[in-house]
Amino acid sequence: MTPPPPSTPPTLEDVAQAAGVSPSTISRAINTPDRVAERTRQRIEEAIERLGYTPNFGGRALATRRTNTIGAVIPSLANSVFAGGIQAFQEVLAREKVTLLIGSSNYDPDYEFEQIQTLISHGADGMLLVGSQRPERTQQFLTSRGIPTLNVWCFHSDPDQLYVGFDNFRAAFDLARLVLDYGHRSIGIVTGITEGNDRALNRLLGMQAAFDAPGSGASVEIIEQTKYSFDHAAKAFDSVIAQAPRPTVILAGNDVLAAGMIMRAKALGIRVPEDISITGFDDIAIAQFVEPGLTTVRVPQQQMGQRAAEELLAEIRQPGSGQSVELLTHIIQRGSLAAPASR
Amino acid sequence: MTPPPPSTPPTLEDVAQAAGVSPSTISRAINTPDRVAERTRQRIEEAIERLGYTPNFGGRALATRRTNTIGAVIPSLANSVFAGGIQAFQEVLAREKVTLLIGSSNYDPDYEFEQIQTLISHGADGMLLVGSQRPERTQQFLTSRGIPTLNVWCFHSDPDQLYVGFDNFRAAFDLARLVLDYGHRSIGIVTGITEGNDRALNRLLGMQAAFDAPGSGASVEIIEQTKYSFDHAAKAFDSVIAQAPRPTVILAGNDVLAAGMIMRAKALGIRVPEDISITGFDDIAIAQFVEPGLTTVRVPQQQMGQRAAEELLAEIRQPGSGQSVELLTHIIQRGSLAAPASR
DNA sequence: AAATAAAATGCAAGCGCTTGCATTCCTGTT
DNA sequence: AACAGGAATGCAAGCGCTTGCATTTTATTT
Repeated sequence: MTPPPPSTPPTLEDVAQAAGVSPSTISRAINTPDRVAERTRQRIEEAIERLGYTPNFGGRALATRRTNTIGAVIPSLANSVFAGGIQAFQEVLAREKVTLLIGSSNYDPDYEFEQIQTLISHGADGMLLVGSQRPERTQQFLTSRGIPTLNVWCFHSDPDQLYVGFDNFRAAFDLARLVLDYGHRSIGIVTGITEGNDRALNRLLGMQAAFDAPGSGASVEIIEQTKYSFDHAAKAFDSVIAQAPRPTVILAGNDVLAAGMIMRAKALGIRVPEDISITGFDDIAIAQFVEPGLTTVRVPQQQMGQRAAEELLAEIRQPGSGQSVELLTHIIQRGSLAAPASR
Repeated sequence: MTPPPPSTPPTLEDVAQAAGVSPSTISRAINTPDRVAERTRQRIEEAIERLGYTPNFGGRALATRRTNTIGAVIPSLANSVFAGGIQAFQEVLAREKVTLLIGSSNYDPDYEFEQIQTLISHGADGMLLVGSQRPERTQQFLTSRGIPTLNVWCFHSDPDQLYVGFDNFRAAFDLARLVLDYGHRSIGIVTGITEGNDRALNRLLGMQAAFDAPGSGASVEIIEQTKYSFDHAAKAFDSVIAQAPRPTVILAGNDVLAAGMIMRAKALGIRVPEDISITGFDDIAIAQFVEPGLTTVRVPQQQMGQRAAEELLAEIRQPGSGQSVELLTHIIQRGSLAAPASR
């Protein structure tokens, strides 16, 4: 049996006692070491070490009114869509001794709001959010609180907001153009739920813009809207191929959907891309492992996370100094998109 | 230009003013609503709403000496190995109004210690950690602080520690036995870095135990140790196949390594499983998408995250009440493991 | 060695919240 | 109508930390 640990963690007071100085000196030794005599500092450090002292966050937050903490609310941790970006984000923050609080919203705006509130009450000095579209009251809350906020995964030129991301509309538009170039005219689209999800919506709009452009000659036969999961993707795939005429290509809202559809196609004995082409979006790891490799849009996740951290930090330390930055996506061709079978 | 927001967020005091009662009443209305008269409560709620008040975490933490916050330090967010589990973990916590603080250690024990300190100074009431093996001082710190801690991804019967996980050794042992059953005798192993990583180590030991068992007739030709990344996996693969005699099977420490090797094999024109078999571990999403599908060990991520949350919460609310739980893994056969070519 | 400036340290208030105890306000009872 | 008892509310202290200002110590100069 281990001995019962001291029930209460050491405080500044305790360290002060141990080092034979006043609490203020300890505080200074920690925060502004050069305002403390070398010898005393040594003694203090030794005491801190010995007692295993860690400053109490609550007390510090209360006194300084800042927390060195940033909150992030992302739609989901489960698939790796956001993982890479958030990892990069966190790495930069850690380097700056800033703590990251992560919440996940499960793609639900209400839940997102709740998470934002929690993180802010935890003292987040800034917020990282995914996407730009959110309910009025969320926006309200954020601005009324004056919390520096940065939006990733999208880009708009809006002087009142900070974005580090890319143009979903255009990326999707370009991809759709490529699909047209391959000769497809009979199109299926399987998108994520667009309500409350501007990325999904803009991707869809971008695709539609390309296909509806005069002279494209394309017709979008069916648009399925579904959750981002392999199972939902399979169901959506079934609906699409049941459609008459059957599309020769399916553009998916992201790679999870695309990969799920490829698996379903295989299970049904439908060949990709010979019988039907499929494209993705995001270029997550799975995209290169699935067979055939997914033709998709590569999103600069790492870079996005990194830049986001830098800009958000800048904005926090010096309001107005954070910059929006637009990143570029590009299409990765791997084989899941080919010319339609001539009939 | 947006108008400059009120520089300081509303406090209890402000709400009290607005509702015409004392701060204590507000506090009670929030924490113990039934100790406040119905009418007053209404008024208070209205005021809270109107002012957009959110309790200051620091103040609350200071006063109550608890934070309703749990910290988790996981090796990496980048690949999806831990993502699913942590997502499940977070979902349970959120339901209980507990906030999750996530840190990532990048598989580095020192860095892990740092993260743990940060999270604890942020007031974490409990800690979730991955694996069981950590430096003395880390363990020291944890116990000296009396922070309830739960370890996932592994299981040991140790009354002094809480585990929610599975037996890496045995799972790997069983997998190795299966490999033997398929007729392989010339073995290659590509493991993650085992130093400071008990999961990786125990998997390796489990495999070795199976192969070294008297009468197995197997010989482990080469053991490569490398980081968990696709690129490193490719390099390791090259080393293994350069080995003479060339193993007929490679057991990988996890799916990332296995998938990376399959891709490399493809690039080199080496067929899996005809020319060489490959097995994985973890059953992450990629395992089912890679071609051939990965024969691997399924880890009950969701369940692990969920149970971990429940037990850790229990332990926090009522020390001693948290239970260790051992979960079962099982082998998923998909095709990357087959009998060796007869020569 | 005394005077002065500068560096180091201590004092005390206050950050926003909770909570034990004291006080006030309602009921309902006799 | 007076009063007891409980419900509702207010008071005030204190959680651990920082920081402006006052005080003491040390170093520098004459």
